[in-house]
Amino acid sequence: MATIRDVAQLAGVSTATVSHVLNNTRTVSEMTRERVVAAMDELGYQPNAVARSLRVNETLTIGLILPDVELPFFAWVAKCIEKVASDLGYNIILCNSGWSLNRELQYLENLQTRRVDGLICISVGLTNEHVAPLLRRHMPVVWFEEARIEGISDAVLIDNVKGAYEATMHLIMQGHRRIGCILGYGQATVTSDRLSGYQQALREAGLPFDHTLLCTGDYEAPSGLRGARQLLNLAEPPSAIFAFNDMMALGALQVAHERHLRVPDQLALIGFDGIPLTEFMSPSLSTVRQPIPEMSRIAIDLLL
Amino acid sequence: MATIRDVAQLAGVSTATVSHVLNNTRTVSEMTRERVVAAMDELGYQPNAVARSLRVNETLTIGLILPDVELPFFAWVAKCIEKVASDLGYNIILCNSGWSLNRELQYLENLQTRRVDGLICISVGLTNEHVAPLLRRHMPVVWFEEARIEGISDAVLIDNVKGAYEATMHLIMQGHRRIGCILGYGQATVTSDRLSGYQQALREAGLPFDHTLLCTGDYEAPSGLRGARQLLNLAEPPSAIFAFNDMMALGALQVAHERHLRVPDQLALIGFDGIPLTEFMSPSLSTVRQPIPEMSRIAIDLLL
DNA sequence: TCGGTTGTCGTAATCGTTTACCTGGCGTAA
DNA sequence: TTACGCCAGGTAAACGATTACGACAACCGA
Repeated sequence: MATIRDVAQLAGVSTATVSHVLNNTRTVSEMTRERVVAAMDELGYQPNAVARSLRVNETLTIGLILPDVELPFFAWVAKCIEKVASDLGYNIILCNSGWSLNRELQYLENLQTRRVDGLICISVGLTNEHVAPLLRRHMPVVWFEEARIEGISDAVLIDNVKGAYEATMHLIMQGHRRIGCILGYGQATVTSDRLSGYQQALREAGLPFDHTLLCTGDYEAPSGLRGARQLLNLAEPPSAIFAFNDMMALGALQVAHERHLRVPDQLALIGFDGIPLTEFMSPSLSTVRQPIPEMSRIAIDLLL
Repeated sequence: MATIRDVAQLAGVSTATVSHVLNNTRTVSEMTRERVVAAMDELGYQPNAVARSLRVNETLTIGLILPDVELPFFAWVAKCIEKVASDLGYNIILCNSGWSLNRELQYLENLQTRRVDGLICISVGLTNEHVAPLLRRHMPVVWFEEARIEGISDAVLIDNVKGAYEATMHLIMQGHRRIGCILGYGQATVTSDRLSGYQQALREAGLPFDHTLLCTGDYEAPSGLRGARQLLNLAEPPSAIFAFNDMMALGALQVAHERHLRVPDQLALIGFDGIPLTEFMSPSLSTVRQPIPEMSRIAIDLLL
């Protein structure tokens, strides 16, 4: 494989000159530039990014840790982040933690030795304590969408309380008085924030908070299905269901079909996230849209 | 940031020794090993994978080019490939081409300069001609799931003809005589292969091939929705629909709900791919399952 | 003639590892 | 005593780029 030295030799110049035509980093006379370029494609020269990274201490690589790319929400995030990163010349290393803190920690190690230029985390278990060593080594970390801890590292978040408040209010405005709720993981702040928003809306509307209207899911579709069944089997079932993400809302939608309930007349449904999948569903699902493309841009901006 | 030299100095040994305890690559007396390890974590030493890669000419990185991670099928593929790669100590660079040949070519360049150890491609436009230079540089490429060209590079494929044949036959066995078909991109071999399988099944069952029963989609859900509407609006509508992937089948399922058709009694549906999403749908969608986890393992095995 | 400026380009150190080759020391058998 | 093998570990040359310095020529004005 041709190196910069080969090119220099063939063009009859020094490696410095080759490097400079490569990077446009000092003036090179038109004549020698042409000779260098000619030598480059005669040899089929491809610069070695590894050597470059070693020298300049920059890998143009960003690590992305997330729980599960297979879930449409995370896939959406991955796509958006990859897009803005690659437009800026950065590559993404995909790290699928499978909701496991252990794997998250492994990736953390791994990405450090790889000297990635930054790290975006949608994490289930990582804390500031875990990433403090990275920050000390000037490896920036930004939390995405879920942040257990703030302070020493950056985070790009939406206001989950407000979003959930608005979703609930939307249902209340349509006359619903008993609104079921399908939650997500208990320990996640997104879950507790959204629950707060839900409660706040009820309070403001003077509606009672009935904990039998809550059931716990895991942000995947089957749990929404189970949850909706459970809620609709209540002696006094809700007339509307607020699922804490779209996939669980889709699960609930299946239950509506099962029971031949027209949506939203006989059962109102609202989700959260605004994944593209919801747009074309029939009847199309109401949802609280997270501005993932914008959040991705901000996350990368924060890193760099 | 501590280097191997710092560790060596603190432990009072040479860098060679440190390197060897790091990699278990020659015998080191227990005493000095302990001193080295102690020095390492006193300094918080993290080996520099960039330097290592430069030296040993191996990056432990694999490029993955695919059209769109947001589509559940590709997300599934990405997850599976990442899993088997990371279990073997490799990282995945995610390259989302957005169905664009131009971006595919950019990534090809980029991954070459990054000296990835291999490349897995689900490509829309790349040909053997494009990857020949990589192969000459000993950078293996394997085509995944879709291969326009075979010969000089490896590919891991399923038998799309057979799969489509079986899907169609399945519907025929249930007594369907008019079977609609929602195709995918015309230029893709997966599309033409699946069409062949469909036709073959019809032929074998002595059923006429009616091209008004075909409509073209793009492997995304809305196109399945449009296609199903079109088919059901025919003077003589089909009693069953074979969608060339699951997402389009989901779109068709929405149409069934729209028109209050019970599935599969009043309208039979079958998809292709077997993405996990289909499993919990209600009524659950029939599909031809692609063994993506196994294919991922094979792809990586072929690379290494 | 001389000093200064501008335009081009080369020399060689450096980034942090790995590893081929070499060096002592020690035990052992002839 | 000598020769030999083994064990533990050190020396220093790569790997392929970037870049701080410096060199040289040409030109200009005083």
